[in-house]
Amino acid sequence: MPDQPLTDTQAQADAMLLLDNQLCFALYSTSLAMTRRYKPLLEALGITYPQYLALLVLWERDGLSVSALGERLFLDSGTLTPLLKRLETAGLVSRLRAVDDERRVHITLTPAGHALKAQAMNIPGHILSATHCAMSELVSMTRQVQALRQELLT
Amino acid sequence: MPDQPLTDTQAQADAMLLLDNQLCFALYSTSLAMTRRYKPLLEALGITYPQYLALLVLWERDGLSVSALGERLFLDSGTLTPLLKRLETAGLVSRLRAVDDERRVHITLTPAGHALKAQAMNIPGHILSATHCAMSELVSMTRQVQALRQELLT
DNA sequence: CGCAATTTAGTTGTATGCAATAATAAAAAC
DNA sequence: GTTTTTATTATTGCATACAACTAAATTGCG
Repeated sequence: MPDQPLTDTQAQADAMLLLDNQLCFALYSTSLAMTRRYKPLLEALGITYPQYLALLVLWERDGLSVSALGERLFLDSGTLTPLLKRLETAGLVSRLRAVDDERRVHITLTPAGHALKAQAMNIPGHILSATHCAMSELVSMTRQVQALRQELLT
Repeated sequence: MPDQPLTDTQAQADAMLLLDNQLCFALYSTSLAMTRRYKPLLEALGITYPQYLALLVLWERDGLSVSALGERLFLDSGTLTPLLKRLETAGLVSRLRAVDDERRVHITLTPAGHALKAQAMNIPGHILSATHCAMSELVSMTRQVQALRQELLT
């Protein structure tokens, strides 16, 4: 019992519990580090990082419902409703019930919300340079992480 | 003005703003998806994902101060103090002022906290199988994301 | 020694995430 | 056509993250 297979399995399981061997923590801590990098850039625009993500979606396609926005961001109404109300208070979006289906609320960019895109255009460049990575490496990492997300959501 | 260099730069900047081209969102959404995968496994142990991370550190090295724990997890006292109080309430750790330096609070595992490690041993295996990835790919992705974190924190 | 600067935790306030639930509208079933 | 089911958003409660600040202890320096 002391030496061979059980001990090996034990050692393997132990190694998998080491913080720096865990992909989940690499993702978690790097995502937070990324948000911290964005913070000063986004504060200049008066928005937070999750609010920025919502605007990215709306800059691609305006007038989405809350649930459609949630599908793109993988977030639910419990997160999005208060976030969108804050964007509305900031004057960047308007929230309007659909006339044909009153369950739906459509989120539409205000002129100020549209205009903010111009200010945001230089943000990706700032972040890109902070990574000190080649574009090709960033693209490849993005694809890999997206593929992992796909597996985790199924 | 309409056609060549300015338009190309514009198109590039626009492409960089697309949600699905952004590494930051890949990391953000995948980290959240990972946490959702852990949730049912950790609920069985009565802990949350950030609490699990703190325990991972303590299972490696017990008796760390709050700030030492924070350096490992890249979190500050504003996050850790209430989290550790909840772990204390759950009976998994004890928080004790150091006698030689009363500014420090050392976090020590209780017997129940030590015992929980045995229950946690099979968690990485569950997550591993959910990824449908080869171990080698996960190791390589972990290293890449850690390297990115390093750049973002400097 | 005396005291300013630093270190360390804790506290407060804001904004997420997310489960659970409610409320309302639309669709489906009968 | 009424009733049941489903879909959509909103609300509530709990646990992070994190900036800004406080409080207390320690260190360093003259």
